[in-house]
Amino acid sequence: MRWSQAFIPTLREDPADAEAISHKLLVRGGYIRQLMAGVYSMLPLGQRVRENVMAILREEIDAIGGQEFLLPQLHPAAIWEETGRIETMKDILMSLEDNKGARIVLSPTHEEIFATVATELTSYKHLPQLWYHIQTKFRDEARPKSGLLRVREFTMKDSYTFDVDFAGLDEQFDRHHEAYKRIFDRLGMDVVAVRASSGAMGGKESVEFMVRSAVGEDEIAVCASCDYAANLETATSTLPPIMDSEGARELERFDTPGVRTIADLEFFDGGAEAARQIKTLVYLLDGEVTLVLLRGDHGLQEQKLSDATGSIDVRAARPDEIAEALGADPGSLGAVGVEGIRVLADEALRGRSRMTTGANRNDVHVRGVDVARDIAVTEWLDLRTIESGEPCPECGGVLDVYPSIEVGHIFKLGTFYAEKLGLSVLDESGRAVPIVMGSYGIGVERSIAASIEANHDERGIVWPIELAPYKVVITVVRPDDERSRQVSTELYDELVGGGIEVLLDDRKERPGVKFTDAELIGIPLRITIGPRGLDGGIVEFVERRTGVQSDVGIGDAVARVHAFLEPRVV
RNA sequence: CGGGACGUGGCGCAGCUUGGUAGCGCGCAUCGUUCGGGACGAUGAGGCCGUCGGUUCGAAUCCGACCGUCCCGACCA
Repeated sequence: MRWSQAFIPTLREDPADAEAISHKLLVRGGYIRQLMAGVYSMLPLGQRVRENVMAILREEIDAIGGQEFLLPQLHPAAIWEETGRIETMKDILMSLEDNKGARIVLSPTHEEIFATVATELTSYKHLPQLWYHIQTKFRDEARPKSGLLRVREFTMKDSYTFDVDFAGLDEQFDRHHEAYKRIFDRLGMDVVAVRASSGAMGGKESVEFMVRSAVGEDEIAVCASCDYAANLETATSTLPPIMDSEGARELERFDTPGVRTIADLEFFDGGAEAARQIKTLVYLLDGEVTLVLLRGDHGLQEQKLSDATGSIDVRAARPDEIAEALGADPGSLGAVGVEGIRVLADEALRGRSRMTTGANRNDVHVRGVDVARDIAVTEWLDLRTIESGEPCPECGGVLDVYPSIEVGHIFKLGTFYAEKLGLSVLDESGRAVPIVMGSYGIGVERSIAASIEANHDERGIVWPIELAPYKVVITVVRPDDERSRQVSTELYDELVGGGIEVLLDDRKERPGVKFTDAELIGIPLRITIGPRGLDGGIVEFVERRTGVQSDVGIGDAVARVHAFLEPRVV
C-alpha cells in the first residue's frame, strides 16, 4: 500500500474524550473512530489488526480440532426464554421487534444457538465436538469505557464443546486452556489464568485469562510462591487465628453516642479494634432481607454472596428497609438475638468470642458476643474480599492483588443447557444421557486494546509482529528524488511479491512527519531510503521495538527483511 | 441507575461571568522558499455555536426541557 493513497488519519493531539492509552493510540493512529458510546468503526488499519487477531484465533482453535461455524446475530426471544437467560441477562440484552411484532434478541453470546444446532447430535458416536465461530456480540453495558476495552458491539471468538461425560469436558477444557496460553502469547500479552466466578453463564467452574493493567476492571489475587491465582470475586486466603483473650465474656450493652462506623467504635472508649468487631450488613437477596456478618476490618465480596446463595438480584438494603427489619439505623446494627431473618456469616467469624457489635438500637452497642452462643447463624460462608499481603490458601505465600483486563474466559458449563434445551445422546447401552457442554470466549477488540496497553512506548504503539497491520514501512525521505523513488519502488515490489505486507511512505511530507507517524502506528520495521544512504549504497533499518538501527546494503535488504520477520511471519 | 464535567469548522480549544451575530492553534487548498525527526511565508476554503422552546429590539452567551459524550461509583460472561 502506498501511504499517499491510504486512509490513515493520524492525529497530532490526543482525543479529548480518551483516557486509556490504548484508546488514545488507536484513535490517534487512525485505527478506529467512535460512532456512539461503546460503538466504534474500524478503519483500514484497525480492520487489518482485527483480521490478524482472528487469523491467530482460527489457527489455534483449528489446531485443537475446532470446526468453524457462523451463527446468526438475530435470535428469536423464545430460545432465550427457554434457558431463562432473557431474565438473568436482561440488564445487558439488546432486543428489537420485527415487523410482525415478534421480539428478536441481538446475540450477546451463542450458547443457546449452538445448543440448538447441537440437538442433531444424537449418539455418543457423534461426540466429542468442538465448534466455534467468530461473530459479533451485542451487550448493552451500562457504562462502556476506555475505547475498545469495554464496548457494546464487538467481535468474539467463542467455542463450544459437546461431550458425553465430564471427563470428556475436562479434556476439552484443558485443551482450550493450553490453546489460550498460546494465543495470548502470540497476541503479545503475559496472561495469568485465574479461577473465576461463572456469573450468569450457568456453569460450575471457570478460568479467566487476565492481563495486568492499571486500566483493568477486575482485580485478581496472585500468589508469589505457588501457582494459586484467582479473581477477587472468588479468591480466598488463610488468615492467622485471632486469640480472643481480652474483653467481656458475657453480653453487655453499652451506650455509644455518636458512633456510626467501625472506625468510630475503634476509637471509642470501651470500644474494640476492628478485627474484634462484627460488621452487620443488610442485603436483599432476590427480595429476601438477609443479614451478612463480617469481621469489622473485612469487606464483603458481593459476587461471593451471589454465587454462594444462588441469588440473581443482590443489593444492599435501603435505610428504610434496614430500619424496618432491625429497628435501628446503620451504625448500630447487629445480629445478636435476631430471629426470623436469614443470617449469613463469613468464615472468619467462626469460633470468635468477646466480640463487639451493634445492639439494633441507635447509639447502643453490645460487647462480650460469642458468635456461636449468641447469634443464630443460618449459614457459614466465605464472603469476604481478601487483601494484598494475605497468606495464600494453598501454600501460605504472600498474595498480591492487582487490577487486570479479562481477555478470555473459559467455562465448564456442564449439563445446564442440555437440560434446558433437551440435548441428549444415546450412550453405548442405549440410554439417553445429557450432553456436557463447555464454552470458551476471547474478545477480539478487547484483545487488541489489551495488547496495546502492554505494547507501547511514549511514541506510540509497538505491535507484536503478527498483529501489525503492515510489517514493514519504507520511508522515502525525498520522494522527489529520482534515485530514491526507483530504489524504494523496487524494494517495495520485491517485498510485496514475497508476500510481505508493506506500507510505502511516498507522501510529500517532511521526514520528521513520516518518522513520527510510522512510530505512532507501530510498524515493526522501518526502512529509511534517502539520498544520504544511497550515496553509500545502503538503506537504513530501524526496529520499532528496540530502536536499534543498522545500515543494510541495498542488495541485502530483501533477505534481511525476511530474516527479521521469519520467526513468526512467512 | 446515582454523582460530576462537557457539547463552538476535520482535531484540540478560547469566547459565555458583563447579550450586539464567532476567534485561536493544528489540519486542509494554492503559490513560493525549504527538506534525514512534527518547517517558514503569503493567500484562501470551511461553522445550523448539540436540539427544541422561552426571555429580549437582539442569544454561542441568560432561563427551561431534551439529546449526546466522557469521568467516578453501582452494575457487568
